[in-house]
Amino acid sequence: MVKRQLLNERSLQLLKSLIERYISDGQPVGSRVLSKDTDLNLSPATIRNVMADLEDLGLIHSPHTSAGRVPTVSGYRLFVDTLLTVKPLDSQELTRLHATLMTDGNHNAINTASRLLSELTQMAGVVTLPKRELVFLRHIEFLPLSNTRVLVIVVTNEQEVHNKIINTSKPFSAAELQQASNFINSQYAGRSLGSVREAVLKDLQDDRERMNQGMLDAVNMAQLAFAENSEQDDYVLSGETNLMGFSELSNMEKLKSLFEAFSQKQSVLHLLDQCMKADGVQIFIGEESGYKAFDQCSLVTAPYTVSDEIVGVLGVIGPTRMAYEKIIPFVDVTAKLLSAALNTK
Amino acid sequence: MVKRQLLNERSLQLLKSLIERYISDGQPVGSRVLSKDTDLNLSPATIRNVMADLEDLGLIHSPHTSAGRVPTVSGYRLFVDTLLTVKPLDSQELTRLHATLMTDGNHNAINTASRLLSELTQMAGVVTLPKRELVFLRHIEFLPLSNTRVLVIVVTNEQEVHNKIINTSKPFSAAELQQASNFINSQYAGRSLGSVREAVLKDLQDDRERMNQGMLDAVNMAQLAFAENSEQDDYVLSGETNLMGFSELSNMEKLKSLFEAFSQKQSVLHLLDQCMKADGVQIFIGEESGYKAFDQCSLVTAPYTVSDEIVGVLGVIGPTRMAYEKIIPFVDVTAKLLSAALNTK
DNA sequence: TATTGGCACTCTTATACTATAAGTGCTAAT
DNA sequence: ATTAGCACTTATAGTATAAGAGTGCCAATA
Repeated sequence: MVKRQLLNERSLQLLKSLIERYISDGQPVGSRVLSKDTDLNLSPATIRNVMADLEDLGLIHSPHTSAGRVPTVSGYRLFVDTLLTVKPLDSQELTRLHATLMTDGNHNAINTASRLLSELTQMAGVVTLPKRELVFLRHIEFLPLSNTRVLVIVVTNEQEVHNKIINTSKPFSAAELQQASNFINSQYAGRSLGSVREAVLKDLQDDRERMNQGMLDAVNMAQLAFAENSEQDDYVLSGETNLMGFSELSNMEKLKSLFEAFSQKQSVLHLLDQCMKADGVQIFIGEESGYKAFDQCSLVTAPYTVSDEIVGVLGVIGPTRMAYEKIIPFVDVTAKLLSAALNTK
Repeated sequence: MVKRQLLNERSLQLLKSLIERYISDGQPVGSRVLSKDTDLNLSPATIRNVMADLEDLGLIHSPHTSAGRVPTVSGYRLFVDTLLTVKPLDSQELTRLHATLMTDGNHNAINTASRLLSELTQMAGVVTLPKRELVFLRHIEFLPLSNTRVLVIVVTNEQEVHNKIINTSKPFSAAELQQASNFINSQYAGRSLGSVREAVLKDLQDDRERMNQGMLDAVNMAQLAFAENSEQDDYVLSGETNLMGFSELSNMEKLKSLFEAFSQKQSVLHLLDQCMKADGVQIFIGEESGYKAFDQCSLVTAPYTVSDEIVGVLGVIGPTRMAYEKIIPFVDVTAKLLSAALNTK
């Protein structure tokens, strides 16, 4: 005979209590505690029955016979998706966040956001640099260095400045370079770096005959300047050391591979990249990320925008056993504040 | 009756063997092993007597009664200063070092050096950025951003590019800014950033009446551009995660404070700063550094130069129990190669 | 039929005891 | 001055034991 309903209202409520309890205590939760914790007035024995069901469903799991239960990844997932009661942000924290992000000088906003994320959560904070494709060319300048070496300076709409040294095929005078800058600025300013790159390539192919030598030189240089790989994706990470305090990360092997992932950056970037597609808070719990190094970690992210376009994500990295009900709204708000800070500049 | 000579040739030789053995094995060294290890043909009992003397002198130390002996900081110090037989660098490694540093693009040399230091030693590598005071102004450019906001770009002799946004007291046209750049370049190029800062301040006080408005504007902007704190000292650290493999750093508390020191940077910078004064290899062993976080670590450094001036230091951070006889020449050579790489640019 | 008390069972954790091995310090002999 | 010998100390590993926590299941209950 099949049980009628493994997952009813009551079992969900118990799952919720169990996870909340586990998050706050860090100890496997037994039927006794749960019986006292909830106001369902159920005996431990009844609760044991329910817990057995929840275990069958793969939502919780027992480390060994005589221990209580611990949430599995699926358990956390269900909890986060449907059971969670988010706690609004402490208004004091909000004030501090707002004040710090707004008063903070210019492109430091990214660094500040990262620092705030880690300080206020006591976990690791991460913010990606704005996506290159979604950043607009504001101004370009060519400066002579030596014979055929030219320093290219690109100013974007976020008032970040990038520079790169290119080698030209022939020497240029300062005046010629000035002319070239003027031409590129008049021609391409206001478009995204990605589209400038495409436009330059297209113009080189199609409009060769219509351009004079000066324009041709300018476009050639622009092609070098905007070549792929000139700027790698990157992120700003803060408070990694906070992670060393958590017992679930006290295994040196695990910790080492986690920190290696942080310094190699690519897996973290890939993960964060996935979060740019969603337009709200996105969460990876434990193994969900697909990266072994993040087995024991959860990642809570939210995208931030410039001119209503998503240009990056920020988030918090901590142990799977984190206070989601506080972290989720916090990350959400921080993303909005960072967007605001970047837009008023 | 006083013993004639606690520290004679023989005891030094034994100390040397003991430390070498401890460095290679990581286990406390007992009298038996030492007796077999050396060709002195001494019985364990004799060696025990000598070891007791060495312990009295504070050069070695016994973790507990039934363990062998382990070098103390003073022991390591004596070893490094007078007993060490340095091993010349493997010629294959030298080739790789040389090739990688030389072919590597431009200001990446610093990053590459750091990476090489960590990869070839399997410990952490660190390289300070060239000291600002010893970096020469090559070219300055002012670009208009908005009304009173001006982007300043400074190119130095190492072809590093720094940029900063300043707020001017009144709006300037692009042409005026161009003029200002020209003036500053003609006036101050070729001098160190530090001396430019001083000169600008002095000129503002002394030569006010002799300057026209354009010059005054230019110098005013330069003053903002070169204001203190515009560029912090900094360093590039690589391979920190290598340190997580060492048993002497497996205490999470210790490890955490070490990594916190790495990200706060100031204590590391202070330490590295001290090494700039010496003009050869400099070593801090364990507590010698004066920073608790570095208790269990040694730091081997050497300064590097540009145009025969010391502008920075590089080094290796690892456990006190490291193969000094290999690390010391390696750091030395790397510093020389980095200097060479920076000078040929 | 859902809930519950009771109870045997499992597994972890802590403690104590034991034996073993490593290495010392000291003394007396060489 | 060196060494053999020996008593002594301490870490480490293994084993036994007891206590405690929590479970699963069965039979009683409402």
